[in-house]
Amino acid sequence: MARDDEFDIQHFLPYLLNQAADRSSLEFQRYYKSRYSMLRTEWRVLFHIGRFGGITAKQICDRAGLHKTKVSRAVRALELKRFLTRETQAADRRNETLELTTAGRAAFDELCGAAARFDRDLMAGFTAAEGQVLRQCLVKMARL
Amino acid sequence: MARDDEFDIQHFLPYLLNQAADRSSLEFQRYYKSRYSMLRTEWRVLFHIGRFGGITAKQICDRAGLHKTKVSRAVRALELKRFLTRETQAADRRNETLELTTAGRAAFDELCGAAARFDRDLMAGFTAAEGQVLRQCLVKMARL
DNA sequence: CCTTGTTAGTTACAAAAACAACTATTAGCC
DNA sequence: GGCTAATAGTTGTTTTTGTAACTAACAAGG
Repeated sequence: MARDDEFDIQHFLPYLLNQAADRSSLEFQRYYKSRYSMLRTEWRVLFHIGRFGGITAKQICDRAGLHKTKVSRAVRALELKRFLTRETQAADRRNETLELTTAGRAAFDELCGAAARFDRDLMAGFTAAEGQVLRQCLVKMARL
Repeated sequence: MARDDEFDIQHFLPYLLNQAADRSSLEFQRYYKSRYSMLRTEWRVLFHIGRFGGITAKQICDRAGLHKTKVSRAVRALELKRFLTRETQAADRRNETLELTTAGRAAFDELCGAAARFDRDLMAGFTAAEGQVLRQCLVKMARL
């Protein structure tokens, strides 16, 4: 095998991404956990419904890259918190449309505001140009 | 609360980082899992010992930002695979120095080579300049 | 020495995730 | 229509993680 003198395993992209993801998520996670006793998957599901409107669990799975069992349980948890309602579609009774309740929408809005603030704090460590490149690259990598 | 028209929750940095981390780790994870039946934490511990030499579990915790129970279990698993040995330090019998065996070193070397290839593939989607900024930003965020 | 506090590492139990098997409904095709 | 396959979603079981309590070893002050 060819030597690869430049590569340092400490700078392995997946490793860096995981470290950065863990670190950057920590505070926000504490926030929604303490404020709404939400799990990470619940926050993700909430945010997808809030962002994309009356969507089905399957669509959330596809968009967010989550397994259907995780989504199923998160939906139930959010339903118990009265943050969303489900309605079986008449045309295809296998699908159920998920909608946020007023309380769910309020939580979503509030958390989006908090997220925006966290985001600003994180980006504060970079120049505008760096930030733009960073986000572009991540969007490209994150695309399913 | 001030409106924040520009912010789209889909571009929330922690979200993008998590998605990118999951996606970029997937293939490599499958690789070491199928080849060495290693868990993610085991690979991380292996790589820290391989990279930094005779180190203690505590030092791995600090460097990698892992909890001591996770490291403890990973060390035991790697020991059972005969990938490392422990030796209690004479000077302070609470510490044990971890060293890779020949088999452990071989696995480490092989996995580093594979990681370098995965890294190259991931970076192929970006220009050299983008790649440099991306890695710099991540190193900064990943720093404990 | 002998308490009190601290550190490295392990173990036990509870929470969450991964994986596989299941139900209910629809679609396609003969 | 009636068979087979596919899809949306749920439930159950096993792994893995997170949290807290534990043991063993050391350090420092009296």
